[in-house]
This record gives sequence, structure tokens and C-alpha cells, in this order.
Amino acid sequence: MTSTNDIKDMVHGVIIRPRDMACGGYGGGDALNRTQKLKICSNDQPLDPMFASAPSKTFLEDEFLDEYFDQPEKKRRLSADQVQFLEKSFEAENRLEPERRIQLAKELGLQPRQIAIWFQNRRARWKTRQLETDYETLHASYNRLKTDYDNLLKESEKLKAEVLCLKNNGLARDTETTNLQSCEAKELSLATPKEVIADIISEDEEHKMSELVFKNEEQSSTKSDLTNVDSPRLTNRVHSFVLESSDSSHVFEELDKSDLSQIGEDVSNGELLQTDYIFPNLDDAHCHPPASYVYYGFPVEDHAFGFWSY
DNA sequence: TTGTGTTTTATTGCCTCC
DNA sequence: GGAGGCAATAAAACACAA
Repeated sequence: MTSTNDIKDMVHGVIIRPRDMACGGYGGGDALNRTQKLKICSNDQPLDPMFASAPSKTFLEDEFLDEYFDQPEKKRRLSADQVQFLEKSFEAENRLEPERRIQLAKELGLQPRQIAIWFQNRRARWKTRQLETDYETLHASYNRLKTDYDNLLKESEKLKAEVLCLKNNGLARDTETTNLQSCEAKELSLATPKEVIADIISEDEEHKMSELVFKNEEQSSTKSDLTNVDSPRLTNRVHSFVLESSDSSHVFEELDKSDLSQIGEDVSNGELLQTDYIFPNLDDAHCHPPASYVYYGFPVEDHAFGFWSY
């Protein structure tokens, strides 16, 4: 490949810096093949016939070299008219056929090579702008999608919160209802506290039931209330617990044995609810008795059965 | 006026196509 | 192998603020 320096060497050994060369005077390699044949001339040749008829010269013509060194040409921009004409032509067709190139060159008083270069650069500019336009379009589209996504996300979170809230409320109601149903079922099936306990125990052995709700009317209520299964007031007054314990004996360490014996006696007499062991109305959501409550219970095989009182 | 950033013109080297 | 396209780049021309 012939380089710029090769050209310099070829031109009487005179160093010609690219910046000094008119019409982009540096070239080599392919450029030699092209530029060597390229007719060097002034770019600023509008539709002025004087310029249009300017003589063509090559780099290798001594006559031209003399003229070049005497009056080095500056790279000049095309005139506004030329650019406008080329722009229109480009809009019509951004590719150049050889015939069209020659035709344009004649009409504008430029070299065909210059026309080709102008189209080439113009295509490059168009490509760059197209990329920028595409980017802007995609970016705008992305922003719209992101906004939609964010809004949907917020709505989703809001709906989740609502669902959770409704779930909690529903769970509380369900628990209450379940407890009521369970309790009512027990009341229906049990004639005495003793039977209730026996029934609970038998169920627990299978299902490790951790909680059982008794209900009772007020402290003054008697087993007439207990047998009154239609009494809704019973539900919220008395709770009892069946507590799981691997070491059920541990549970009894904290019990007042006299009370326990009393409870046992009451239970055995079927008079549990007539005692002072009134069960607290525990909050449905927490099911933990206040600290002042005392647990009473007794073991049944692997389970501890007991209840809280104060 | 001058320094600096942008645009335009042109070259270079590589590639594809015929 | 020549013609032409393209990406990268050089360099001149131009725009503009300080």
C-alpha cells in the first residue's frame, strides 16, 4: 500500500504535510489507485461555469505540482446551492449509480469522486441520526413502560395489603365462628363437664389439639346455662386449654394442689362451672391469658389438660 | 482575538460483489 | 482484479463563548 509518505517521495522528494494539501491531498494505497486518477480541483465550484470548466489535473503531473506549490488550494466547503441540490438528490435516492454521479458532477461542476464522497458522508450522517432517533424512540417507550410498571406495582401492593387486611379480619371472624361452632358442638354432645373432658382428650390424642374453647355464662351462671346451647353469651366468657406437653408432670409443679384437688373434685362432681374457676375472656387474636392468671391443669397421658383462672 | 467544540470534506484500509 | 461501500479517522472550515 502506498502511503502519504510514498506520495511525498514520489513528488520530487518534497515533504507535503496532509494539512498543506489541497482537496485532501494525502492518500495512498487504494487512495493511490483512486486519487492518482482523481482530478484535483477546487471544491468551491458552484454552478459557476468558470469553475465548472476548470482544468483537471493529477498529482503526478508536474504542471499541476508546480501550480500546487505556488498556490496551495484550501479545502473548501460546498456552496449552499450545491448542498441543497445534493440534499434533494439524496432524498430521492441515497445511493449513487455511476450515471447519476456523473450527471450530478456535471450539474454541480464537481468531480464525480466528490459527489461519491458527499453521498458516502451523507449516508453516514443519516445512519448516525437514525440511530439517535431510534434510541430516543426506544427510550421514550421504555419510560412509558416503566411508568406503567411502577403504577401496576403500586396497585398490586395496595391490593395485597387489602387482601391481607381482609384475610386477617376474616380469620378473626372465622376463628370466632369456629370456636363458637366447636363449642356449640361440644355443648350439644356433652351432658357434663366430665364428658366434655373425656371427649376432648380422646380427640386430642389423635389430633394434638392445642386449644379447646369452653364457654360459660357469667360467674353466677350455672350448668343450666351450660346446657343451654342456644345461649350466645356463653361463648365469650369461658375458655379452657388443652396444652401439649412432653413432660406433663412439669405442668403440675406450679399448681396449687389444693386447688387442683378442688378442681378435680368439682369436675368429678360435674360442677366445674359452679366453682370460682371462671375462665378469662381471652382475646381471639392472641389467646394468651394475662400474667395474673393462674394455670390449672392435669396430665392426661402425653397431654396436659388445664385452664386459666384468676 | 483566541481557544475550543462541532461540522464538513476527504483519505485510508478493509470488505464484498461481479 | 477493479469498483464501490463502509467505518474510522484526519484535517480544514466554521461557530461561538470568553
